[in-house]
Amino acid sequence: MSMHFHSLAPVLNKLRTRSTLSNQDCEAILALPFRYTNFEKGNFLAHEGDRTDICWALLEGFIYRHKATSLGEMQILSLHLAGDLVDLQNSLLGLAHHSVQALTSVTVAWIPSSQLMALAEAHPPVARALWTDTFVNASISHEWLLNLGRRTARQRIAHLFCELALRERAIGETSHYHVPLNQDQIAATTGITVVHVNRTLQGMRADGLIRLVVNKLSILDWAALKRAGDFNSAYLHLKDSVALERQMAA
Amino acid sequence: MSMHFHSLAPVLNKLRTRSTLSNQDCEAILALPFRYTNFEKGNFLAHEGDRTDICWALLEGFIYRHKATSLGEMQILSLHLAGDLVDLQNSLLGLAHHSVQALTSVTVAWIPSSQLMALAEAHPPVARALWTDTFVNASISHEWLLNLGRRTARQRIAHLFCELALRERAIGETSHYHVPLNQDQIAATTGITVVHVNRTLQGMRADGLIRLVVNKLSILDWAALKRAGDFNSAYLHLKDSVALERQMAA
DNA sequence: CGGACAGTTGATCCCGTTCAAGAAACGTGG
DNA sequence: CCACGTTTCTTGAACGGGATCAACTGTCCG
Repeated sequence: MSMHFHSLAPVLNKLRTRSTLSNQDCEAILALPFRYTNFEKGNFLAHEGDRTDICWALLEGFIYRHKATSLGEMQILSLHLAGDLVDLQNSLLGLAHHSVQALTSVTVAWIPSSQLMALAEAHPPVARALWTDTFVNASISHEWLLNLGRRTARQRIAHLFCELALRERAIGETSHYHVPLNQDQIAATTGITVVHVNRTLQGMRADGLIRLVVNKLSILDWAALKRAGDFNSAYLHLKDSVALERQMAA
Repeated sequence: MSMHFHSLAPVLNKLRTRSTLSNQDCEAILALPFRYTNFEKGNFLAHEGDRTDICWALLEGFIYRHKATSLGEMQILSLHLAGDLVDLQNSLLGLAHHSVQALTSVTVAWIPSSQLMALAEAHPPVARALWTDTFVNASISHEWLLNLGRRTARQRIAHLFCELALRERAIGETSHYHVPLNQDQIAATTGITVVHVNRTLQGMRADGLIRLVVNKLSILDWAALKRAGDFNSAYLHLKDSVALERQMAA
């Protein structure tokens, strides 16, 4: 089972943290036909309204999905890290209900969704793993609904940082976390205004919760940040979340 | 292919509006083992935190899913009508990330998720139909994120009413729509306060957009309500949405 | 050195909240 | 069929979180 650099290994690893896959299953996943593609920061991988039938495996960098009101006000729907399968939804429905854009420069593997479906059909455990992945994403969307509907600006931002940091650590990033969002994008994620994001961040810095300089986030007090964000990691369905959180505190 | 009253027919019908299924596939779905259960209005089908591995096919009535902040503030995550498969997510993840509750008195069919998975494995088109259904739900969640993040109170409520009415019509309900939510629940859906829901509704009534008396909604001007809610039905992925909307206007 | 972009600040406004109480509607039992 | 408790809806007054508009600062980069 070869996992040389630049393969679908990150995706496989992610699936394996939540589902059991046999060696055969793993090989079948790694044998998927795909094409590497790079996108610069800001490039679109799909536009709302596009017809599409491909999906992206994110190998490096960050991607976000978003949609907008008719007046053009953008809401960010999800953030994606290396290992994420992005846009299974659009590709299966055949129509992009939202846009997909590179948040940083990214390396992705381009996979026709028909290939994925065929794989899932031939390997039930793979199908199950993909289902699980889909539902974890749904779970995240639900938590975001709660965030937007019921939490204050500070809670929303603290919650977002907790989620990002924990997801990064789950794929092996360390101590200094990467917040690939500028303040406009934090605003578009949390449903508030740039100006207010700015002021809220200053408040959080003043209270010794975080340090945040040019996309680098230091969490000064994990327990306090969790409390500030009303954060409970269960919805992320991470393996070893207890161990991961213990690392956060260190 | 028997579709006597009280069978899984509503579920099958819904799947067929979005996916192509052979007679064999349909029969296999209708042959799923299940148990009828009734719940009174307000009863819980699942509590956040429960371990679970069953899913519900909603045959009659309305169901909602919700979760709450640590302080107990509730956010409604989704609404479900007859024909919906509810809680595939919880059952597959094995853990309820949110609560499932009867909004009206309901009749549901209780299905072990293992049976559903086995069915999907044996019938790829069924698997595909279930995927599609899951992604349509995701699409709705995303639209709700946009609603909560970027729209005003009036837009949120108008949007909700448009969605409900159209989904009801898609399963055959007519002229007078059923809003199975009281004002507290509208508030919990739209992320605003009961008081403000009340005032916003009065404004909408005063402007001749709607009539709403004890859960009965009359849409006095569909085009205007759509505009007020910044509503575009594409995200619901309804077949014949054009025809359906034409009916709304009548 | 100049232009673009991200972050910051100030002043003012308003949409929606909060708290509190009253009015209707509803269901239930006697 | 009325009495009464409960739930749902409605109203009022005061407050505040966050929005809005506009300008300014810093920084990166060619």
